[in-house]
Amino acid sequence: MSQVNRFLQSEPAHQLSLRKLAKMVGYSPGTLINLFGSYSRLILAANAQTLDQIAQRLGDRMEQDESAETRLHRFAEAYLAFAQEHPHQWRLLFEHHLDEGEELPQWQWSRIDRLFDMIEQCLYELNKNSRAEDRHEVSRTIWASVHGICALSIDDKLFARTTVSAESMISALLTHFLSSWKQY
Amino acid sequence: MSQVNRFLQSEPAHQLSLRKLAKMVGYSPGTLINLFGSYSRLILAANAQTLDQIAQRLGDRMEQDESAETRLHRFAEAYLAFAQEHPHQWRLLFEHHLDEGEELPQWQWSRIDRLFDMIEQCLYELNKNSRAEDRHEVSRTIWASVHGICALSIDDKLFARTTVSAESMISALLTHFLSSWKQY
DNA sequence: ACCTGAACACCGTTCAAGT
DNA sequence: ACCTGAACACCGTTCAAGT
Repeated sequence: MSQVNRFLQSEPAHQLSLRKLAKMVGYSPGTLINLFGSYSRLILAANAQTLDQIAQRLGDRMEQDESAETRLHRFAEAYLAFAQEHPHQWRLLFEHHLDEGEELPQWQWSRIDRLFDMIEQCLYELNKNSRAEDRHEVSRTIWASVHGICALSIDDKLFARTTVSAESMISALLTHFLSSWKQY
Repeated sequence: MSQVNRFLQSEPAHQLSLRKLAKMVGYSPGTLINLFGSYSRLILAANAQTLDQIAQRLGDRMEQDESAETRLHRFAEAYLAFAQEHPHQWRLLFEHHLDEGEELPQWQWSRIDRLFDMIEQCLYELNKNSRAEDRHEVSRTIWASVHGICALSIDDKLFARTTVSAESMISALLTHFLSSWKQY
């Protein structure tokens, strides 16, 4: 449902509702539930689109023939830029928890895997002696860290006395972490 | 409202409602709004308690006469442990966004400042040549990174093929980052 | 001053009934 | 097969009325 993300360009996620969406699309609320199964799965479909948008932006930054380390920096910068440009849309991607029994669709998994593969490839170039399992874990560590900085930054929950820029925090994080990690 | 956090020990935040709370406390819904101003500010009061709980746990880990670096590790471990033990309560602390005009109460700010001061003190011991503004930014960078790992870990959104432990991710993050940062 | 309870304008979901 | 619309069981908030 692209209407979801269109809505989130101007309004926060907690203003979103099935009934507003139904009105926007010209359907009755019940029909949307028939089509998607539940409101939660409708949101999941919107989040799949968001993931595609992010993946495309990150993919764009990976083509240049730059060093592995600056490619990781570009990666994180692109991730932050998306979060800053579409905060409501980006937040929904992580605030939405699937109900108890539900599983992430497999095609969604493979899409995410492809993103981590790009990070792990950079890590390999940085340290060819590293073990694959290490790169697997380190890619998650780096991404979760960058994610945390993005999340708290756009929510303005860094509690800084002076305004600190998320860009420089991410840059410092990557520089220091990698400078130690790449030599074992 | 301590009843909020009691509720969150067993039930997720999206099951929480003003009306359920009112029933639990034996008040009418309207009365709770009269007392707190709005449902949002009632949540804010509960989050203040959560912050106190976290602050106390972190404070406990800071008394021992260990090295600055291991104190930072203990700090992060305690933060993670709280998130794992009280996931719903911990999530509410960050998923709750105050409405447009509202500001964080000043006493809440000062409490958070005290926590960051402890981190900045460790950073000072690690690198006495560092500038205070650097330590200010680095403390936020470290905390946001650790936070990101905790958040994605308890939401099971690390997308790891094998189960990776948040403990080891945080440990690796701190070790590598600090080993580079402490020598400028 | 403190609290209630009905009313208001919303929710997501279900389901008999229409085409 | 696809969709509606009323009904259901909820929301947070307001406010006249009670003590």
